[in-house]
Amino acid sequence: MPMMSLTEERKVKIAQYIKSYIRKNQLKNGDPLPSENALAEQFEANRNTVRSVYAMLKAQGIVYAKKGCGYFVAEKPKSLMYNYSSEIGFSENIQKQDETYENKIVNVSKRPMTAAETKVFRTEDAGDVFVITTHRSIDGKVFAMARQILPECYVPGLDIQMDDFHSLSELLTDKYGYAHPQCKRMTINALLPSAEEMRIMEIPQNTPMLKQTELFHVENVGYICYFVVIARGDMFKVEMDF
Amino acid sequence: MPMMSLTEERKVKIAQYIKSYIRKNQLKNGDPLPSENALAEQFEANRNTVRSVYAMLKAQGIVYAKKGCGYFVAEKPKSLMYNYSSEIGFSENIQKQDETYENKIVNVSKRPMTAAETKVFRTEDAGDVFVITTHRSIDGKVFAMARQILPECYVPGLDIQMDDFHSLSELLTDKYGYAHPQCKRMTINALLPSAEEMRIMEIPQNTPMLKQTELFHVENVGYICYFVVIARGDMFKVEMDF
DNA sequence: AAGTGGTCTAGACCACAAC
DNA sequence: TTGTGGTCTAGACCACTTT
Repeated sequence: MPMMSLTEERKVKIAQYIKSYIRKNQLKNGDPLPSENALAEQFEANRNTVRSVYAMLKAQGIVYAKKGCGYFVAEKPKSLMYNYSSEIGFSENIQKQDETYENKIVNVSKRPMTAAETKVFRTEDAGDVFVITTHRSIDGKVFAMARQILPECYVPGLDIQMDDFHSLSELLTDKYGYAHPQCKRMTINALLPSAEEMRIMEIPQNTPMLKQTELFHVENVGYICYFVVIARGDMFKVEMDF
Repeated sequence: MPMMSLTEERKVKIAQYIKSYIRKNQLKNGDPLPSENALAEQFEANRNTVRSVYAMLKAQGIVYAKKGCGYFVAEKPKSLMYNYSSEIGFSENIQKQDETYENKIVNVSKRPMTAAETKVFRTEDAGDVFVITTHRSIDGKVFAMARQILPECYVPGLDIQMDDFHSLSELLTDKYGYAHPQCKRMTINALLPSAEEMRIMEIPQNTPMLKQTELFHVENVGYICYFVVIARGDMFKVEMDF
Protein backbone atom coordinates (compact mmCIF):
# COMPACT_ATOMS: atom_id res chain seq x y z
CA MET A 1 0.00 0.00 0.00
CA PRO A 2 1.43 3.38 -1.00
CA MET A 3 2.10 5.71 1.90
CA MET A 4 0.69 9.18 1.39
CA SER A 5 1.28 12.33 3.34
CA LEU A 6 -1.63 14.48 4.44
CA THR A 7 -0.69 17.10 1.89
CA GLU A 8 -0.56 14.49 -0.82
CA GLU A 9 -4.07 13.30 0.04
CA ARG A 10 -5.29 16.88 -0.08
CA LYS A 11 -3.73 17.27 -3.51
CA VAL A 12 -5.64 14.26 -4.80
CA LYS A 13 -8.90 15.63 -3.40
CA ILE A 14 -8.33 19.06 -4.88
CA ALA A 15 -7.42 17.61 -8.28
CA GLN A 16 -10.55 15.46 -8.24
CA TYR A 17 -12.61 18.48 -7.25
CA ILE A 18 -11.31 20.57 -10.15
CA LYS A 19 -11.87 17.80 -12.68
CA SER A 20 -15.39 17.09 -11.47
CA TYR A 21 -16.03 20.84 -11.37
CA ILE A 22 -15.20 20.98 -15.05
CA ARG A 23 -17.25 17.91 -15.85
CA LYS A 24 -20.38 18.69 -13.83
CA ASN A 25 -20.61 22.28 -15.05
CA GLN A 26 -19.78 21.13 -18.59
CA LEU A 27 -17.08 23.80 -18.87
CA LYS A 28 -15.55 24.42 -22.27
CA ASN A 29 -12.32 25.91 -23.51
CA GLY A 30 -11.70 29.29 -21.89
CA ASP A 31 -14.17 28.95 -19.02
CA PRO A 32 -12.76 30.23 -15.71
CA LEU A 33 -11.79 28.00 -12.79
CA PRO A 34 -11.55 28.68 -9.03
CA SER A 35 -8.59 30.81 -7.98
CA GLU A 36 -5.67 29.47 -5.96
CA ASN A 37 -6.69 31.41 -2.88
CA ALA A 38 -10.31 30.24 -3.07
CA LEU A 39 -9.31 26.57 -3.24
CA ALA A 40 -6.70 27.00 -0.52
CA GLU A 41 -9.35 28.39 1.81
CA GLN A 42 -11.98 25.84 0.79
CA PHE A 43 -9.71 22.86 1.42
CA GLU A 44 -7.82 24.45 4.33
CA ALA A 45 -4.64 23.91 2.36
CA ASN A 46 -1.59 26.01 1.73
CA ARG A 47 -1.61 27.99 -1.46
CA ASN A 48 1.47 26.07 -2.59
CA THR A 49 -0.50 22.84 -2.31
CA VAL A 50 -3.14 24.22 -4.64
CA ARG A 51 -0.46 25.56 -6.95
CA SER A 52 1.15 22.14 -7.26
CA VAL A 53 -2.23 20.64 -8.20
CA TYR A 54 -2.80 23.26 -10.85
CA ALA A 55 0.77 22.78 -12.05
CA MET A 56 0.03 19.12 -12.67
CA LEU A 57 -3.17 19.90 -14.54
CA LYS A 58 -1.31 22.50 -16.59
CA ALA A 59 1.38 19.97 -17.46
CA GLN A 60 -1.32 17.57 -18.59
CA GLY A 61 -2.82 20.23 -20.82
CA ILE A 62 -6.14 20.26 -18.95
CA VAL A 63 -5.99 23.86 -17.77
CA TYR A 64 -3.98 26.98 -18.47
CA ALA A 65 -3.25 30.10 -16.45
CA LYS A 66 -3.27 33.79 -17.32
CA LYS A 67 -1.23 35.98 -15.02
CA GLY A 68 -3.33 38.40 -13.04
CA CYS A 69 -6.44 36.79 -14.39
CA GLY A 70 -6.89 33.19 -13.25
CA TYR A 71 -7.03 29.59 -14.41
CA PHE A 72 -9.11 28.44 -17.37
CA VAL A 73 -10.14 25.25 -19.07
CA ALA A 74 -7.70 24.42 -21.87
CA GLU A 75 -8.49 23.08 -25.27
CA LYS A 76 -6.46 20.12 -26.34
CA PRO A 77 -3.61 21.59 -28.38
CA LYS A 78 -3.62 20.78 -32.04
CA SER A 79 -0.49 18.77 -32.57
CA LEU A 80 1.33 18.75 -35.83
CA MET A 81 1.01 15.35 -37.41
CA TYR A 82 4.14 14.13 -39.09
CA ASN A 83 3.26 11.36 -41.48
CA TYR A 84 6.54 9.61 -41.64
CA SER A 85 8.11 8.13 -44.70
CA SER A 86 11.66 6.90 -45.11
CA GLU A 87 11.64 8.40 -48.61
CA ILE A 88 10.36 11.93 -48.14
CA GLY A 89 12.05 14.45 -45.86
CA PHE A 90 10.41 16.16 -42.96
CA SER A 91 10.15 19.62 -44.43
CA GLU A 92 8.67 18.41 -47.70
CA ASN A 93 6.01 16.55 -45.75
CA ILE A 94 5.07 19.27 -43.30
CA GLN A 95 5.03 22.06 -45.83
CA LYS A 96 2.06 20.42 -47.51
CA GLN A 97 0.17 20.49 -44.24
CA ASP A 98 0.92 23.90 -42.88
CA GLU A 99 1.95 26.88 -44.93
CA THR A 100 3.29 28.73 -41.93
CA TYR A 101 5.93 26.04 -41.46
CA GLU A 102 9.45 27.37 -41.54
CA ASN A 103 12.83 25.63 -41.29
CA LYS A 104 15.47 28.24 -40.58
CA ILE A 105 19.22 27.71 -40.40
CA VAL A 106 20.67 29.28 -37.31
CA ASN A 107 24.18 27.90 -37.48
CA VAL A 108 26.55 26.05 -39.78
CA SER A 109 29.87 24.90 -38.43
CA LYS A 110 32.65 22.49 -39.26
CA ARG A 111 34.46 20.33 -36.73
CA PRO A 112 36.44 17.07 -36.63
CA MET A 113 34.42 13.88 -36.74
CA THR A 114 34.12 12.14 -33.40
CA ALA A 115 34.92 8.50 -32.86
CA ALA A 116 31.23 7.68 -32.41
CA GLU A 117 30.43 9.36 -35.71
CA THR A 118 32.99 7.35 -37.67
CA LYS A 119 31.08 4.25 -36.57
CA VAL A 120 27.74 5.74 -37.53
CA PHE A 121 28.89 6.82 -40.95
CA ARG A 122 30.90 3.60 -41.38
CA THR A 123 33.76 5.52 -42.86
CA GLU A 124 37.44 4.68 -42.57
CA ASP A 125 39.10 8.03 -42.17
CA ALA A 126 37.52 10.60 -39.94
CA GLY A 127 37.61 13.98 -41.63
CA ASP A 128 35.60 17.01 -40.73
CA VAL A 129 31.85 17.10 -40.49
CA PHE A 130 29.44 19.91 -41.15
CA VAL A 131 26.89 20.56 -38.43
CA ILE A 132 23.80 22.39 -39.56
CA THR A 133 21.52 23.63 -36.81
CA THR A 134 17.99 24.63 -37.77
CA HIS A 135 14.90 25.83 -35.94
CA ARG A 136 11.51 24.63 -37.08
CA SER A 137 8.55 26.83 -36.44
CA ILE A 138 4.84 27.06 -37.05
CA ASP A 139 3.22 30.48 -36.92
CA GLY A 140 6.56 31.90 -35.88
CA LYS A 141 6.67 29.64 -32.84
CA VAL A 142 9.71 27.37 -32.62
CA PHE A 143 8.52 23.85 -31.87
CA ALA A 144 11.62 21.84 -32.79
CA MET A 145 15.36 22.12 -33.14
CA ALA A 146 17.27 19.95 -35.59
CA ARG A 147 20.90 19.08 -36.09
CA GLN A 148 22.11 17.60 -39.35
CA ILE A 149 25.62 16.18 -39.41
CA LEU A 150 27.31 15.49 -42.76
CA PRO A 151 30.86 14.32 -43.46
CA GLU A 152 32.65 17.02 -45.42
CA CYS A 153 33.95 14.57 -48.00
CA TYR A 154 30.43 14.11 -49.37
CA VAL A 155 29.53 17.80 -49.51
CA PRO A 156 32.66 19.88 -50.13
CA GLY A 157 32.10 23.60 -49.82
CA LEU A 158 28.72 23.14 -48.25
CA ASP A 159 29.05 26.20 -46.05
CA ILE A 160 28.83 28.68 -48.88
CA GLN A 161 25.69 27.21 -50.39
CA MET A 162 23.39 28.00 -47.52
CA ASP A 163 21.83 31.16 -48.85
CA ASP A 164 18.77 29.71 -50.48
CA PHE A 165 18.23 26.75 -48.21
CA HIS A 166 14.91 24.96 -48.17
CA SER A 167 15.62 21.39 -47.24
CA LEU A 168 18.73 19.31 -47.09
CA SER A 169 17.57 16.58 -49.45
CA GLU A 170 16.72 19.22 -52.05
CA LEU A 171 20.20 20.63 -51.70
CA LEU A 172 21.84 17.21 -51.98
CA THR A 173 19.97 16.33 -55.13
CA ASP A 174 20.03 19.72 -56.86
CA LYS A 175 23.49 21.05 -55.99
CA TYR A 176 25.43 17.84 -55.59
CA GLY A 177 23.53 15.63 -57.99
CA TYR A 178 23.02 12.83 -55.52
CA ALA A 179 20.15 10.37 -55.64
CA HIS A 180 17.42 11.05 -53.14
CA PRO A 181 18.78 10.06 -49.71
CA GLN A 182 16.89 7.34 -47.92
CA CYS A 183 16.49 6.78 -44.20
CA LYS A 184 18.01 3.49 -43.11
CA ARG A 185 17.47 3.68 -39.39
CA MET A 186 15.27 5.78 -37.14
CA THR A 187 15.08 5.93 -33.36
CA ILE A 188 12.55 7.72 -31.22
CA ASN A 189 12.54 8.40 -27.51
CA ALA A 190 11.11 10.83 -24.99
CA LEU A 191 13.10 13.12 -22.73
CA LEU A 192 13.11 16.51 -21.03
CA PRO A 193 14.46 19.66 -22.68
CA SER A 194 17.95 21.02 -22.10
CA ALA A 195 18.39 24.54 -20.79
CA GLU A 196 19.07 25.78 -24.32
CA GLU A 197 15.94 24.15 -25.68
CA MET A 198 13.88 25.63 -22.86
CA ARG A 199 15.20 29.08 -23.69
CA ILE A 200 14.77 28.92 -27.45
CA MET A 201 11.35 27.26 -27.52
CA GLU A 202 10.18 29.19 -24.46
CA ILE A 203 8.96 26.11 -22.67
CA PRO A 204 9.01 25.07 -19.01
CA GLN A 205 11.41 22.46 -17.73
CA ASN A 206 8.75 19.74 -17.48
CA THR A 207 7.77 19.82 -21.16
CA PRO A 208 7.98 16.31 -22.57
CA MET A 209 10.10 16.27 -25.73
CA LEU A 210 10.26 13.82 -28.61
CA LYS A 211 13.72 13.02 -29.91
CA GLN A 212 13.99 11.50 -33.33
CA THR A 213 17.24 10.45 -34.95
CA GLU A 214 17.64 9.29 -38.52
CA LEU A 215 20.55 7.97 -40.53
CA PHE A 216 20.39 8.70 -44.25
CA HIS A 217 22.06 6.77 -47.02
CA VAL A 218 22.63 7.55 -50.68
CA GLU A 219 22.98 4.75 -53.19
CA ASN A 220 26.58 4.20 -54.35
CA VAL A 221 27.79 6.96 -52.04
CA GLY A 222 27.33 5.94 -48.40
CA TYR A 223 25.85 7.12 -45.16
CA ILE A 224 25.64 10.78 -45.86
CA CYS A 225 23.71 12.42 -43.03
CA TYR A 226 22.96 11.88 -39.37
CA PHE A 227 19.93 13.75 -38.27
CA VAL A 228 18.62 14.65 -34.82
CA VAL A 229 15.38 16.47 -34.05
CA ILE A 230 14.09 17.51 -30.66
CA ALA A 231 10.45 18.55 -30.76
CA ARG A 232 7.85 19.66 -28.23
CA GLY A 233 5.67 16.69 -27.36
CA ASP A 234 2.55 18.83 -27.21
CA MET A 235 3.04 20.15 -30.73
CA PHE A 236 4.42 17.18 -32.56
CA LYS A 237 3.34 13.65 -33.31
CA VAL A 238 4.81 11.03 -35.61
CA GLU A 239 2.53 8.87 -37.71
CA MET A 240 3.47 5.96 -39.92
CA ASP A 241 1.38 3.97 -42.33
CA PHE A 242 2.31 0.49 -43.48
CA MET B 1 16.48 39.78 -25.54
CA PRO B 2 15.34 37.45 -22.78
CA MET B 3 14.84 39.12 -19.40
CA MET B 4 16.34 37.17 -16.54
CA SER B 5 15.78 37.62 -12.84
CA LEU B 6 18.71 37.72 -10.46
CA THR B 7 17.75 34.29 -9.15
CA GLU B 8 17.60 32.93 -12.66
CA GLU B 9 21.10 34.20 -13.40
CA ARG B 10 22.33 32.60 -10.21
CA LYS B 11 20.77 29.30 -11.29
CA VAL B 12 22.64 29.39 -14.58
CA LYS B 13 25.91 30.09 -12.79
CA ILE B 14 25.35 27.30 -10.29
CA ALA B 15 24.42 24.83 -13.02
CA GLN B 16 27.52 25.76 -15.00
CA TYR B 17 29.61 25.40 -11.85
CA ILE B 18 28.31 21.88 -11.16
CA LYS B 19 28.82 20.74 -14.73
CA SER B 20 32.34 22.15 -14.91
CA TYR B 21 33.01 20.66 -11.45
CA ILE B 22 32.17 17.24 -12.88
CA ARG B 23 34.19 17.82 -16.03
CA LYS B 24 37.34 19.30 -14.50
CA ASN B 25 37.58 16.70 -11.76
CA GLN B 26 36.72 13.97 -14.27
CA LEU B 27 34.05 12.60 -11.94
CA LYS B 28 32.49 9.25 -12.81
CA ASN B 29 29.24 7.51 -11.92
CA GLY B 30 28.71 7.56 -8.17
CA ASP B 31 31.17 10.31 -7.30
CA PRO B 32 29.79 12.78 -4.74
CA LEU B 33 28.84 16.37 -5.53
CA PRO B 34 28.61 19.50 -3.34
CA SER B 35 25.67 19.59 -0.94
CA GLU B 36 22.75 21.97 -1.30
CA ASN B 37 23.80 23.96 1.75
CA ALA B 38 27.39 24.26 0.59
CA LEU B 39 26.38 25.65 -2.81
CA ALA B 40 23.78 27.94 -1.25
CA GLU B 41 26.46 29.48 0.96
CA GLN B 42 29.08 29.60 -1.79
CA PHE B 43 26.80 31.44 -4.22
CA GLU B 44 24.94 33.43 -1.54
CA ALA B 45 21.73 31.85 -2.81
CA ASN B 46 18.68 30.40 -1.15
CA ARG B 47 18.70 26.66 -0.69
CA ASN B 48 15.60 26.45 -2.89
CA THR B 49 17.56 28.06 -5.70
CA VAL B 50 20.20 25.37 -5.46
CA ARG B 51 17.52 22.69 -5.20
CA SER B 52 15.88 23.85 -8.41
CA VAL B 53 19.24 23.63 -10.20
CA TYR B 54 19.83 20.13 -8.93
CA ALA B 55 16.23 19.23 -9.85
CA MET B 56 16.93 20.19 -13.44
CA LEU B 57 20.14 18.16 -13.54
CA LYS B 58 18.27 15.23 -12.01
CA ALA B 59 15.56 15.46 -14.63
CA GLN B 60 18.23 15.46 -17.33
CA GLY B 61 19.74 12.31 -15.87
CA ILE B 62 23.09 14.01 -15.10
CA VAL B 63 22.97 13.58 -11.32
CA TYR B 64 20.97 11.63 -8.77
CA ALA B 65 20.30 12.16 -5.08
CA LYS B 66 20.35 9.84 -2.10
CA LYS B 67 18.34 11.02 0.87
CA GLY B 68 20.48 11.80 3.87
CA CYS B 69 23.55 11.26 1.81
CA GLY B 70 23.98 13.78 -0.98
CA TYR B 71 24.07 14.23 -4.73
CA PHE B 72 26.12 12.03 -7.02
CA VAL B 73 27.11 11.82 -10.66
CA ALA B 74 24.64 9.61 -12.54
CA GLU B 75 25.36 7.07 -15.19
CA LYS B 76 23.30 7.29 -18.31
CA PRO B 77 20.40 4.83 -17.80
CA LYS B 78 20.32 1.80 -20.02
CA SER B 79 17.19 2.15 -22.08
CA LEU B 80 15.35 -0.79 -23.54
CA MET B 81 15.68 -0.74 -27.29
CA TYR B 82 12.53 -1.72 -29.14
CA ASN B 83 13.43 -2.68 -32.66
CA TYR B 84 10.13 -2.06 -34.30
CA SER B 85 8.55 -4.17 -36.96
CA SER B 86 5.02 -4.03 -38.25
CA GLU B 87 5.03 -7.82 -38.41
CA ILE B 88 6.31 -8.93 -35.04
CA GLY B 89 4.60 -7.99 -31.79
CA PHE B 90 6.26 -6.10 -28.99
CA SER B 91 6.49 -8.92 -26.51
CA GLU B 92 7.97 -11.35 -29.00
CA ASN B 93 10.62 -8.80 -29.84
CA ILE B 94 11.56 -7.76 -26.33
CA GLN B 95 11.60 -11.25 -24.92
CA LYS B 96 14.54 -12.05 -27.12
CA GLN B 97 16.45 -9.12 -25.65
CA ASP B 98 15.71 -9.40 -21.98
CA GLU B 99 14.67 -12.54 -20.18
CA THR B 100 13.32 -10.64 -17.20
CA TYR B 101 10.69 -9.05 -19.42
CA GLU B 102 7.15 -9.69 -18.26
CA ASN B 103 3.79 -8.70 -19.73
CA LYS B 104 1.14 -9.18 -17.08
CA ILE B 105 -2.61 -8.79 -17.50
CA VAL B 106 -4.05 -6.66 -14.73
CA ASN B 107 -7.56 -6.22 -16.06
CA VAL B 108 -9.95 -7.47 -18.73
CA SER B 109 -13.26 -5.73 -19.18
CA LYS B 110 -16.03 -5.42 -21.73
CA ARG B 111 -17.83 -2.20 -22.59
CA PRO B 112 -19.78 -0.69 -25.48
CA MET B 113 -17.76 0.59 -28.41
CA THR B 114 -17.42 4.35 -28.51
CA ALA B 115 -18.21 6.42 -31.56
CA ALA B 116 -14.54 7.16 -32.10
CA GLU B 117 -13.74 3.47 -32.01
CA THR B 118 -16.29 2.58 -34.68
CA LYS B 119 -14.36 4.91 -36.98
CA VAL B 120 -11.03 3.39 -36.06
CA PHE B 121 -12.22 -0.16 -36.57
CA ARG B 122 -14.21 0.87 -39.67
CA THR B 123 -17.08 -1.31 -38.60
CA GLU B 124 -20.75 -0.66 -39.25
CA ASP B 125 -22.42 -1.74 -36.06
CA ALA B 126 -20.86 -0.83 -32.75
CA GLY B 127 -20.98 -3.82 -30.44
CA ASP B 128 -18.96 -4.35 -27.32
CA VAL B 129 -15.20 -4.19 -27.12
CA PHE B 130 -12.82 -6.02 -24.86
CA VAL B 131 -10.26 -3.87 -23.11
CA ILE B 132 -7.16 -5.69 -21.91
CA THR B 133 -4.87 -3.77 -19.62
CA THR B 134 -1.36 -5.06 -19.13
CA HIS B 135 1.72 -3.95 -17.25
CA ARG B 136 5.12 -4.47 -18.80
CA SER B 137 8.08 -4.85 -16.55
CA ILE B 138 11.81 -5.52 -16.62
CA ASP B 139 13.42 -6.90 -13.47
CA GLY B 140 10.07 -6.56 -11.73
CA LYS B 141 9.99 -2.82 -12.46
CA VAL B 142 6.95 -1.65 -14.40
CA PHE B 143 8.15 0.56 -17.25
CA ALA B 144 5.05 0.60 -19.45
CA MET B 145 1.28 0.18 -19.38
CA ALA B 146 -0.61 -1.08 -22.38
CA ARG B 147 -4.26 -1.14 -23.39
CA GLN B 148 -5.46 -3.44 -26.15
CA ILE B 149 -8.95 -2.87 -27.47
CA LEU B 150 -10.67 -5.57 -29.56
CA PRO B 151 -14.23 -5.67 -30.90
CA GLU B 152 -16.02 -8.61 -29.33
CA CYS B 153 -17.34 -9.86 -32.67
CA TYR B 154 -13.83 -10.91 -33.67
CA VAL B 155 -12.92 -12.62 -30.42
CA PRO B 156 -16.08 -14.07 -28.81
CA GLY B 157 -15.55 -15.42 -25.32
CA LEU B 158 -12.14 -13.83 -25.04
CA ASP B 159 -12.49 -13.20 -21.33
CA ILE B 160 -12.27 -16.83 -20.32
CA GLN B 161 -9.16 -17.56 -22.31
CA MET B 162 -6.87 -15.32 -20.34
CA ASP B 163 -5.29 -17.90 -18.07
CA ASP B 164 -2.25 -18.76 -20.11
CA PHE B 165 -1.67 -15.42 -21.76
CA HIS B 166 1.65 -14.61 -23.33
CA SER B 167 0.95 -12.23 -26.14
CA LEU B 168 -2.14 -11.17 -27.98
CA SER B 169 -0.96 -12.12 -31.45
CA GLU B 170 -0.15 -15.60 -30.20
CA LEU B 171 -3.65 -15.89 -28.80
CA LEU B 172 -5.26 -14.64 -31.99
CA THR B 173 -3.37 -17.10 -34.16
CA ASP B 174 -3.47 -20.14 -31.85
CA LYS B 175 -6.93 -19.91 -30.29
CA TYR B 176 -8.86 -18.15 -33.01
CA GLY B 177 -6.95 -19.37 -36.05
CA TYR B 178 -6.43 -15.93 -37.51
CA ALA B 179 -3.57 -14.99 -39.74
CA HIS B 180 -0.82 -13.04 -38.04
CA PRO B 181 -2.16 -9.52 -37.44
CA GLN B 182 -0.23 -6.71 -39.09
CA CYS B 183 0.18 -3.12 -37.98
CA LYS B 184 -1.34 -0.71 -40.49
CA ARG B 185 -0.79 2.57 -38.67
CA MET B 186 1.40 3.67 -35.83
CA THR B 187 1.61 7.00 -34.04
CA ILE B 188 4.15 8.14 -31.49
CA ASN B 189 4.15 11.18 -29.26
CA ALA B 190 5.60 12.40 -25.99
CA LEU B 191 3.61 13.45 -22.94
CA LEU B 192 3.60 13.52 -19.14
CA PRO B 193 2.24 10.67 -17.03
CA SER B 194 -1.24 10.63 -15.55
CA ALA B 195 -1.70 10.29 -11.81
CA GLU B 196 -2.38 6.57 -12.22
CA GLU B 197 0.73 6.03 -14.28
CA MET B 198 2.81 7.93 -11.73
CA ARG B 199 1.47 5.69 -9.00
CA ILE B 200 1.90 2.37 -10.77
CA MET B 201 5.31 3.02 -12.29
CA GLU B 202 6.48 4.95 -9.21
CA ILE B 203 7.75 7.88 -11.23
CA PRO B 204 7.72 11.61 -10.57
CA GLN B 205 5.36 13.92 -12.38
CA ASN B 206 8.00 15.30 -14.72
CA THR B 207 8.97 11.95 -16.22
CA PRO B 208 8.73 12.21 -20.01
CA MET B 209 6.62 9.38 -21.40
CA LEU B 210 6.44 7.85 -24.87
CA LYS B 211 2.96 7.04 -26.15
CA GLN B 212 2.69 4.61 -29.02
CA THR B 213 -0.56 3.62 -30.66
CA GLU B 214 -0.96 0.91 -33.25
CA LEU B 215 -3.86 -0.33 -35.33
CA PHE B 216 -3.73 -4.00 -36.28
CA HIS B 217 -5.39 -5.63 -39.24
CA VAL B 218 -5.98 -9.27 -40.12
CA GLU B 219 -6.33 -10.32 -43.74
CA ASN B 220 -9.91 -11.11 -44.75
CA VAL B 221 -11.14 -10.20 -41.27
CA GLY B 222 -10.68 -6.52 -40.62
CA TYR B 223 -9.19 -4.10 -38.13
CA ILE B 224 -9.00 -6.31 -35.13
CA CYS B 225 -7.06 -4.48 -32.42
CA TYR B 226 -6.30 -0.96 -31.31
CA PHE B 227 -3.28 -0.78 -29.15
CA VAL B 228 -1.95 1.93 -26.82
CA VAL B 229 1.28 1.81 -24.86
CA ILE B 230 2.60 4.41 -22.45
CA ALA B 231 6.24 3.85 -21.55
CA ARG B 232 8.83 5.64 -19.46
CA GLY B 233 11.02 7.72 -21.74
CA ASP B 234 14.13 6.95 -19.73
CA MET B 235 13.65 3.19 -20.07
CA PHE B 236 12.27 2.84 -23.55
CA LYS B 237 13.36 3.69 -27.03
CA VAL B 238 11.88 2.76 -30.41
CA GLU B 239 14.16 1.82 -33.27
CA MET B 240 13.21 1.07 -36.86
CA ASP B 241 15.32 -0.23 -39.68
CA PHE B 242 14.36 0.25 -43.31
C1' DA C 1 -7.81 49.40 -5.30
C1' DA C 2 -8.38 44.58 -5.18
C1' DG C 3 -7.54 40.12 -6.84
C1' DT C 4 -4.82 37.06 -9.75
C1' DG C 5 -0.93 33.94 -10.88
C1' DG C 6 4.37 33.89 -10.62
C1' DT C 7 8.40 34.16 -7.89
C1' DC C 8 11.27 34.03 -4.07
C1' DT C 9 12.67 33.69 0.74
C1' DA C 10 13.47 31.99 5.43
C1' DG C 11 12.64 28.60 8.19
C1' DA C 12 10.70 24.46 10.31
C1' DC C 13 10.29 19.57 10.36
C1' DC C 14 11.10 14.88 8.69
C1' DA C 15 13.56 10.52 7.41
C1' DC C 16 17.72 8.93 6.51
C1' DA C 17 22.92 8.13 6.44
C1' DA C 18 27.36 8.73 8.32
C1' DC C 19 30.34 9.38 12.03
C1' DT D 1 25.01 14.03 16.92
C1' DT D 2 25.53 16.13 12.66
C1' DG D 3 24.62 16.73 7.97
C1' DT D 4 21.91 15.35 4.03
C1' DG D 5 18.01 15.63 0.78
C1' DG D 6 12.73 15.91 0.85
C1' DT D 7 8.70 18.27 2.29
C1' DC D 8 5.85 21.80 3.79
C1' DT D 9 4.48 26.31 5.47
C1' DA D 10 3.70 31.26 5.90
C1' DG D 11 4.52 35.20 3.98
C1' DA D 12 6.48 38.86 1.11
C1' DC D 13 6.86 40.92 -3.29
C1' DC D 14 6.05 41.41 -8.26
C1' DA D 15 3.56 42.05 -12.67
C1' DC D 16 -0.56 41.83 -14.33
C1' DT D 17 -5.79 42.26 -15.08
C1' DT D 18 -10.13 43.62 -13.69
C1' DT D 19 -13.29 46.52 -11.26
